[in-house]
Amino acid sequence: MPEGPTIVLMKENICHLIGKKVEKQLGSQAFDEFCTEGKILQDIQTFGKQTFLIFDDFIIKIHLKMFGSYSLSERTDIQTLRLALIFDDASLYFYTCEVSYDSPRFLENIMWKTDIMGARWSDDFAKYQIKKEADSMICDVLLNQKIFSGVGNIIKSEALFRAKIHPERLVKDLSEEDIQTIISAAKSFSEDFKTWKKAGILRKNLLVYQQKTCSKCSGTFTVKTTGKTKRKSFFCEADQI
DNA sequence: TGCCATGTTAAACT
DNA sequence: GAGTTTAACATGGC
Repeated sequence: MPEGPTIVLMKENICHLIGKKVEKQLGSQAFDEFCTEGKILQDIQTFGKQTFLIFDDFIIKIHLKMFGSYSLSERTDIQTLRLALIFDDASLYFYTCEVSYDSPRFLENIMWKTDIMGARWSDDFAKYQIKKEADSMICDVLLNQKIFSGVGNIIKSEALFRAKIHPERLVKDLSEEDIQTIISAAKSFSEDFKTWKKAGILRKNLLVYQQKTCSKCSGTFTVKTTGKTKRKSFFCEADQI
């Protein structure tokens, strides 16, 4: 159930497996083309909502999409195991996810500076890319993984509420300052998302997503399917202009 | 119980 | 061919 921060937390929870040798590879997506058996898991990297399990000769790409999950011990209640890597003294299971593989060269072509959770995130590059979407609604731009890799529907609504910007505002009608405010809000909320999710208190810190009333004006939030992405936006008509 | 959703892409349209 | 819309996937929480 993954937006970028959740994926980073997953990485932190499984990174102790780096350096270990895979003994057995299982699951419906465990193809022979990328047999990991006998190989060392060299590294784990994330980009937006994607996770890369890196081996010497290839990488395995995992995308949890809407319903994916993972665990470090086998969940027999789930019949949807896609990939399992069994180590000597540990195991890693991925369920209901998209699994593919690629050359390690794939990593060289990634725009790392668009990863909202990444160390190389660039406000300036985001600004540059947002401005190219002059006729788009800002709600769509926030969900554009080429611009805000890792931002999902929760971060979208929460960032816009904090920035006091209406989700249906067109990019061309936003000021330079508005754009910077949105970028900063998306970035800082994503960090908070991770902290709160880790502490198990994300839900109670949401100000607008799936909430009923506005804490600022006591008004009722609007829930509306917005933009070309047709995803729900939660927002306050009074406070978000 | 039924509905909805933290996502994305391929296929089917115009 | 480009651009847009729909279907599909599949689980868990409310």
